[in-house]
Amino acid sequence: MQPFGCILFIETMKRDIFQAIADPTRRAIIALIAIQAMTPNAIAENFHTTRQAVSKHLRILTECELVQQEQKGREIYYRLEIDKMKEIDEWIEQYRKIWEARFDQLDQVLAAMKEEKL
Amino acid sequence: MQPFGCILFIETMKRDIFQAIADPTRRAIIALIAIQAMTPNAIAENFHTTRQAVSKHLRILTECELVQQEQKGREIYYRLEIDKMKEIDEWIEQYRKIWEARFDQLDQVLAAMKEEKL
DNA sequence: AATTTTTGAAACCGTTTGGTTGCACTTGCA
DNA sequence: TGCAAGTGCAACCAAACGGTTTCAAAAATT
Repeated sequence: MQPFGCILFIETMKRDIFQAIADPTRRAIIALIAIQAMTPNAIAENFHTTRQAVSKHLRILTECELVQQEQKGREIYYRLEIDKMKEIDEWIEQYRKIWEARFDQLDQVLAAMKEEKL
Repeated sequence: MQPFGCILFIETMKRDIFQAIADPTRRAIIALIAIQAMTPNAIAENFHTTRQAVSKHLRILTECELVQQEQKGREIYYRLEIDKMKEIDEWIEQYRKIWEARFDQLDQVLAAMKEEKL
């Protein structure tokens, strides 16, 4: 990679969303704040880790834009950027097409079997 | 964790499917064999890594049952277990419900605005 | 029977990950 | 103005990851 391009890459680098949801704790955080925006302290109360560890997870989720911050006084509320989840849905979509196609084939087979019985 | 439970856990342990799809190379492998079953050698030809590295990826994909082996002589064909992908779809489903609900709300707002204009 | 092909497993290595502790900064309140 | 609360960041650490090289085993070919 070129030196200048590399610096630019680091600056604008976004974390891979699939890597972000790979960690079970992060998926739990996502599930938590999907209901309502929460502060790091409030989130940490739900896990057996330190607040700082949660903070690091939130950083990763923010880096890939899965989560957005809202400052309210000295508290920071983190909320899920639900639209970003669509990226995962778009990826799975191509495979959904495959299993739906298979299902249709099975449907045709079953229909053919029914036909045969008549 | 208890000592005995732990051993059992290791034995029956299945790799996390989200951790499996976190790696871009593994996602590429999944995309490749979704079209048709392939041997490790054939798969490796598509990447800038050694065959052994691909073999390790296939091991991980097999461990979480995303992939199945079919021995044909001395060749082993790996094929995608498409049904396993539904697990990811089921996970994203709960969030799909949220953004679809939001979309419906927006729909109602737009309808109300239209009403107002009349 | 000897050799080639196809493959997985083991050992090793540098990097990344997820966690902790300690510290610094900002905000709200006495 | 002090002080507590809420937060992020840096340094450090063990474990996991992704890769390579080397080796062993089984099936096909000669």
